Amino acid sequence: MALRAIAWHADGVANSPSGDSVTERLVRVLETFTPTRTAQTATEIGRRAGLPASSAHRIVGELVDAGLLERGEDRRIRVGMRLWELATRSSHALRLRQAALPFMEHVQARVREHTQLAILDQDDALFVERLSGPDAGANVTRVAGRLPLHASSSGLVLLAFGDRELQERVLAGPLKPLSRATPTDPQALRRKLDEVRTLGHALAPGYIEDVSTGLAVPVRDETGRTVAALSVVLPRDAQTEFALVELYRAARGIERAMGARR
Amino acid sequence: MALRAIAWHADGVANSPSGDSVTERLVRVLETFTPTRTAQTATEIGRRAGLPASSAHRIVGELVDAGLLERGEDRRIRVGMRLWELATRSSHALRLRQAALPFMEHVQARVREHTQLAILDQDDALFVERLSGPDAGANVTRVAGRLPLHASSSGLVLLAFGDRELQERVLAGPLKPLSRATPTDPQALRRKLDEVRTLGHALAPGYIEDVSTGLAVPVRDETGRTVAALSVVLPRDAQTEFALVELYRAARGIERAMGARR
DNA sequence: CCAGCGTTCCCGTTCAACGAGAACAATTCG
DNA sequence: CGAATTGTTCTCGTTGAACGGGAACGCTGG
Repeated sequence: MALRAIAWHADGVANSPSGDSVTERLVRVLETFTPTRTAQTATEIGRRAGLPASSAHRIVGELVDAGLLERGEDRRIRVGMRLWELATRSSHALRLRQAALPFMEHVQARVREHTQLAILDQDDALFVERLSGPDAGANVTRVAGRLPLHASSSGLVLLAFGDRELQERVLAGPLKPLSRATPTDPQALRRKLDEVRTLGHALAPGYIEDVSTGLAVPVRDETGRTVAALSVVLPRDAQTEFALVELYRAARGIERAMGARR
Repeated sequence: MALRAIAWHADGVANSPSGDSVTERLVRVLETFTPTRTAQTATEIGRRAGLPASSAHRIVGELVDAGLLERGEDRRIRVGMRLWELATRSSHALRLRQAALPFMEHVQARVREHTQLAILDQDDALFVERLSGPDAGANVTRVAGRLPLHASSSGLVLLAFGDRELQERVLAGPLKPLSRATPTDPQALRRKLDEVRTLGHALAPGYIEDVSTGLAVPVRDETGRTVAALSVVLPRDAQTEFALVELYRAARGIERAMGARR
């Protein structure tokens, strides 16, 4: 009760001391859902999003009416397919994904390890597709998951071939380690990016998990700009040569498919 | 100007005569994007969503801040990846898609025609994945596209094995034809659904396009409820036997994979 | 029977949202 | 090269929808 007074003069919605716009609230509500928590009661959502019970019910009700959320027979709330539909129907990146799928399948069939496609989004590597065979190793990556640019092979590719500002921003910011091998020193990362540019691909041995190595190549558009990174996750001591050939072949295929579709 | 007065006493947002809630407006803005129109100016969005220019700019600005929309270097607005991310991260149906992908690839590799996965959403068949080989025929289906339940093989499966209320609702509603062969008579549709239930799969010859036939089988969960339809699109006069065997095999595989993941 | 939880309804208060309008910037066109 | 068109940004007075506390209701389970 006393806590609320802290924000009493902040910007916000009418009569609301919480200091956020309607849109912000909306996103906060959607963010209470996670891969492991896909159904919640309205009150539960309110608690997690920091909303009063009655407000939570009103907002959730509106979202259900709009089809962005769904109310199951058990009255619990789930994320609506409408949301996915709106996003998928009209996104540039997802047409890329569609074009890339056949080539990714080919890589997956030959290399038989996790094959994934990442794009740059908000200074992260965002994974838009992942194929995994039954005999592939462990993998922290998830579809719709993110990894920091400095700590993944896909990220290194997106960073090394991205624009100057992005690089400076990431080099300036904190470089959190995900494992013992993750580069955290700006100088070391700068050298690594040089290496990626000269080699034309990125190798991230043990950057995420000690036992595995990321291997990524750039996918470019007609103008030569890097729009995505195609990668595989290999066991730490595996030979990279064969996978690399397949990756390059697939990347060229995707580029051709994207160009042709125009 | 005079027009506006018509709605002067309708419910709506503060000072707004347009009679809609904030959430409705958000959805209307998102719906101005289509597969062929992926980038628009803020004013353009406003025009299409029926919003005044200054309001459109404010709302779009908020959505951009929230990451649901993105402003390109050309200042034009695109759908943000954040939207897709939120939807994909936490949707039940998309875990289904992930489980189904390997099996769909297998069907696609053997049958070499369009292979697709649909779920029931808001009385439509919503296609959550589609694989197409280079040599496959034409296909109206798109990922994130919809087809009526009575007019597609996937829809017939979802309808025939769906609950009673759904069937009555669809049988009562108007049955729009998509081609000459689409069933539009409730009695005929009722017989067709009986046929689907006894056969265990759906055959939709020429329901959508004269030249092709849809073939779909149900995918069920542990409790026996049908959660999706797996289908292929064959040339009108093709043999269905081989494809059918592959579809059933894949459906069983998906069911096993879903059960195992639990 | 009661305790705990989720949900729904009511209602007085209030300020963020609203959109007209004007000024400005960027493009297109004649 | 100016004029017309189109998109964007800002200001500002008005106002009603959103807000959330509170109370009542309906489950469920001990």
